Amino acid sequence: MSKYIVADDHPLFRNAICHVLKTLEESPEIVEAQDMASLQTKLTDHPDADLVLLDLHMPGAHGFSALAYVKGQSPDLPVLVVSANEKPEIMQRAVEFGSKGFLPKSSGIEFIQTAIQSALRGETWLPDNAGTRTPASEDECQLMEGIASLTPQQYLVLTMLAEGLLNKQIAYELDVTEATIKAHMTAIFRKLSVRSRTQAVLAISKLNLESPQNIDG
Amino acid sequence: MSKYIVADDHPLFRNAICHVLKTLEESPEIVEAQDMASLQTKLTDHPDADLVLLDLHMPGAHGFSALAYVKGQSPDLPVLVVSANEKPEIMQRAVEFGSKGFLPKSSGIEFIQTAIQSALRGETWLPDNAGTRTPASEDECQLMEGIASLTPQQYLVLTMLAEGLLNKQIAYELDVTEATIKAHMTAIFRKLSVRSRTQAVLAISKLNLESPQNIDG
DNA sequence: GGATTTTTACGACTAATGTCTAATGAAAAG
DNA sequence: CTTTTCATTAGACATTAGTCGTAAAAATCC
Repeated sequence: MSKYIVADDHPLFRNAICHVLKTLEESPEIVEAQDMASLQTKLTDHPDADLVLLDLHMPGAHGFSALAYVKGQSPDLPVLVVSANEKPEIMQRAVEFGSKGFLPKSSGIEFIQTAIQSALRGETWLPDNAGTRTPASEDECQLMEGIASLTPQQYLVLTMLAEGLLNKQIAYELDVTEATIKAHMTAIFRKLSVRSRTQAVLAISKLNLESPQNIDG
Repeated sequence: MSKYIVADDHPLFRNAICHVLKTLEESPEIVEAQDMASLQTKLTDHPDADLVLLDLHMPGAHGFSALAYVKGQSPDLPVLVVSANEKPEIMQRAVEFGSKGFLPKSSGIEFIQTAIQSALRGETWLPDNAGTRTPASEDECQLMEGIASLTPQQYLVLTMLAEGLLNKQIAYELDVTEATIKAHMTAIFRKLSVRSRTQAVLAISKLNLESPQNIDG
C-alpha cells in the first residue's frame, strides 16, 4: 500500500486524482493539501509518503519555487508536477528541477496511471509532445538550490515578499516582530545570492509560470 | 516614400529587414536603433516616421513595457512587434497592447512584406497560428497605460530598477543626485498604481516575456 | 513673444530596509 | 546524556527608500 500527498487547490481535481489512485491499488492512503502552508504540514506529518502530486498554481506556490521548496524539505520524496499548463518548456523545466514527470490536467485516466506508476518506480514520465530541449541555465539551477535550502518559515516570508508586502505587514501576519522578518530577509538574500528584496523578487519572478490560464477539474 | 525605424539589437537582423524594405519601395528612409535609449532618441528626432519595427528583447526593453513606452511616446505612430518568440499568447498580447501585428523572426520574406504593408495601411496582421483568444485583464491594461504615461527619464529609471539597482547606483549612472531618483520613483509608483519598488518590479515582471530563446538573424 | 504646463532636478524629513550581535529552544550527532 | 548545530527570535545601529515642497529649464500653447 502506498501513501500519496495530493497538493492542489481544486477540490474537484483532488477528487479526480483520488479516484484514479483507487484504480491503481486496493486502499491507497491519501493526504490532501490545498495550499503551500498545509502542504508543509503534511510533509512533516507524513515523512513516509511515497509520492507527491504537486500543482504549481496553488496559493503560496510561486511557479517552480514551490517544486524547489518541496525538494528541499523532502529530498528523497518523489514529486510529480501536475498543471493545466501544457507548454513543452514548462514540462522540461519541471523535470530539470527534479520532478519525476509532468502531468497535464487534460490527461486521460490511463496517462495519469502510467505517470504515477512510473514515478513510484523511480522513473521519469513525460507526455509525447515534449519538444525541443532547453536545458536550465547555471543561474537558474543555483537559484533552485537556494530556494531548496530555505527553511519553511523563510519560504513563507519569501512568498509574502513576492506578494509585495512590507516587512511590517509580514510581521503582523506571522505574529512576530519586524526585526525577525528582517533577519529572515537577510538569510533569504544570502541563500538566493542577492543583496536586496528587489533583487529577490526579480530572481524568483524568473521561475514563475505565466497566468493560471483555464481552470478545469 | 516611407520612413521606417528598425529597432533590434542584432545588426544582421536589422540588415535583413532593411533588405526587405527595399523590395517594397524605391528608396525607403531607414533609421536604426539597437537599444531602447537610442530608440528614444530616434523617436524624437524623427516624429515623421511611418512605422516602427520593434524587437521586444532589445537591451532596456522589458517585454511589453517597451511597447507601452513607445506607444506612450508616439501614440499615433504604428508599431509592428518583431520577436523570436512564436507563442500565440504573446502575439495576441502584442496586438491587445496596440501593436499593428506580430512578426516572428522565422517569417519568410513575403510574410514580412505583407505584415509591413498591412501596418502601413493601418490594418492589423497576425500569422495564421494565432490560437485561442485570451483578452488582457483590466489590471494589465491599466499597467500598460501607466507605463505609456511615463516620461523618457522615468522609463529609464524603471528599467534600471528592473535590473535590481539601488537608487544610489541609478543616480550615479544617470549623473544626478539620489534625491532626484527618489522623486522619479515616487512618480513612477503613482503612475503604475503601486506603493513600493518591490511592487513596481512585481508589476512589470508580469509583462515580461520569457527567456530570449534562440537567436537568429 | 509671453504665458503655461511638463519635465527634470534637489534638499529636508520620515519611514522602511538591512546588518550585526546575541539569546533561546529544539533537533541531531556523538 | 551531553554536545553541537541550526532555526527562530529580537534589539541596536546604519543604510536605503519614499514623501513633500520647491525651483530651474524645457517644451507647449495661445
